[in-house]
Amino acid sequence: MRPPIPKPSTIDEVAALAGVSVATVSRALRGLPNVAPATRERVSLAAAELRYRADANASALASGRSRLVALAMPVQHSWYFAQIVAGAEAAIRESGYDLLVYSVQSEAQRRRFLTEQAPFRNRVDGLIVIDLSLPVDEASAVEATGVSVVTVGFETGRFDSVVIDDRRASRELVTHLLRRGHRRIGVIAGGATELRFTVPGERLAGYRDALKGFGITFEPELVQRGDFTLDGAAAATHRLLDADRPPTAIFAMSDEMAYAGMDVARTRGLRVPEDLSFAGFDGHELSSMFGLTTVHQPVAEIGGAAARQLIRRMERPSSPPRHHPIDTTLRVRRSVSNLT
Amino acid sequence: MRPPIPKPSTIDEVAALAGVSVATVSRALRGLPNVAPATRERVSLAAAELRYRADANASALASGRSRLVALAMPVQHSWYFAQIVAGAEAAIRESGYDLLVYSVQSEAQRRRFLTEQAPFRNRVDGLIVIDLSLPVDEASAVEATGVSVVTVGFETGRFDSVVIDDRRASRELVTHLLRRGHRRIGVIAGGATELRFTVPGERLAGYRDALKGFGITFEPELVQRGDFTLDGAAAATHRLLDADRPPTAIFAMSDEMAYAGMDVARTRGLRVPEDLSFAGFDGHELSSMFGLTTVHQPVAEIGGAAARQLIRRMERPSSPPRHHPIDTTLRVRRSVSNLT
DNA sequence: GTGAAAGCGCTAACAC
DNA sequence: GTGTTAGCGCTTTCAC
Repeated sequence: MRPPIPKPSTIDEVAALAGVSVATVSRALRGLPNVAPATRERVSLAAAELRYRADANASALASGRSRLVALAMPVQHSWYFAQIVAGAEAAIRESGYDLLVYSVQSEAQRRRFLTEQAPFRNRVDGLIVIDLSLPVDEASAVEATGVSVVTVGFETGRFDSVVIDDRRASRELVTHLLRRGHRRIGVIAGGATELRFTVPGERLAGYRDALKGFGITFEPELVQRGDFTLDGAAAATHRLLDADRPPTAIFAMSDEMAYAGMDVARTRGLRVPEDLSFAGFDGHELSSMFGLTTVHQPVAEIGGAAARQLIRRMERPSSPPRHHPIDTTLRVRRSVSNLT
Repeated sequence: MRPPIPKPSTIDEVAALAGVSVATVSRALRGLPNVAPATRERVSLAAAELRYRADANASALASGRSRLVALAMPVQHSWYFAQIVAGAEAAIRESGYDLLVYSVQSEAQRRRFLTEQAPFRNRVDGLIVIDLSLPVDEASAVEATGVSVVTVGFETGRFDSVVIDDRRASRELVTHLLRRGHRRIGVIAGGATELRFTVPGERLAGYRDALKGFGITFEPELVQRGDFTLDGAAAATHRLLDADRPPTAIFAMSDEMAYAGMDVARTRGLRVPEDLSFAGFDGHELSSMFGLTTVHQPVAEIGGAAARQLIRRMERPSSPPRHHPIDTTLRVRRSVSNLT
């Protein structure tokens, strides 16, 4: 039925054609030293003629290195993760590695993924973990697999990391709202089942820092979970607005949640920002259209930085962990009114 | 510095501990027949005790199957691709495969990826190709690698495919605009460098079909390329509106491009839909917020269907190609005015 | 600078 | 139902 599939040529065939040993072929093709230029040339020619490419599995088995890297993140089809993946992929590819993606849905699944199961073990050379939180025992389990690790969005102390300062960025954003005269500021936060563990906590801490700076008491009922979903955020907004003393401004922990909140405001006949102000977090590409004031983070760059750090780490595994902070910027737009 | 990395245990150790041969361990653990229940149990216990997991590379080398699947798509951080990946990943994972992602930036890169380089060759068992177009010679090259292939968004005739009917959906959408009295309908299309090869063509064909149905002459200047980017779409919208006889409605080939167009309209002081109507294509999750009339396609499901088809294909490689059509639905919202 | 040969850890005949 | 063994295709000492 199908045309015959030509069996890919092997290193032996290349060796035979070039008139050298397989060892020399291996060296020559990988650019190792101790190969005479003329020999190298001859080998390259032979390889090209046979359309030879080293079998990834065989070379992984023999060398112990697979040239494969994995990316683990919460199952989240959000813009944020898509950007990170895109940024990481480009950098990974550039270094000749291939990229495996894993998404994790729940605490239990994360645990299995990182400990018992560890599907990446014996399969990849490196792992980028995004926003998953990593309890000490799980971190140890991962460390024991011997794969190089870079975390994004949180730090463990033992692995390299790429992070923004969520707390500070969030404090600055909320301070901006306070300066504009807002005193009751609602929050659309993460959620109980949230895997993005440290991020919501940090952003909430920043919110409280800002309140404290203005001598305002923290009111728990002003914080509602939105679970980083549109529906969750919409529901949270309703709860916020149905309260006895609704907020005049709402800080959503992601831009997409802010969009959902703004949409709810509109359906309830509230004008943004005249009747209700909104601020987000991420710097989503659509936020300028929504006129949304937000904290902009260079997401693709974060992914790229993580990938590059991972590659460095795989090359020299034992050096102290490096933490790579990434700057964010406050983007002021029209979604926040000035009450002063 | 780092704690010692315990060398992962091998099949020999499990065999020794269970008091059987490695062959039996291999069979027992993979659930093959011809293993006595008691033996199987003993092996499982031994494996658990040693925290044994078969080395992926070794088993791939020995069996010729890597349990790895790759996904190739245009470099596009758009919502559409993120959804497809998410949908595919879930289905892939469920079947015990791991997922590799490749993104391709240009025609030249696609060619290299699919032919000379073929980094997936000797590495994966299956490949999902999304919206890349596949000239005959490239298709042959891919076929020659022996990996199973499923295409999404276009058909080749020789591989399995999962597609929506872009042409029909587009025709229906444009017909909807025509029924509402619009006669000059602008199009924000793909672009010259576009890798999403067949899709824009099909959607344009649908547009022309619809015009023909109403006896309207096609005017090339009403079609402007937006390249599936926000900036490209914004520029296209300006061109459309700067024309001598600007359209009363604009059909964007993706929802995100429609958003950009609507934003331009707003900045130019045009109200949507009173002064200018918009329609999109995709069914982006934010489109309800924009009140955008669009063609909704179940994107995650498309990814899932592709993954499941690929798995079937890998299990029985030679059977005629299957084409899996996916239905779309017209979602009418407030972005289109009624001129009748 | 190059080659011979011993694995890497597993699967798949084949024999019993 | 289970064991023996020959590879899978490469990398990597170690000689020369």
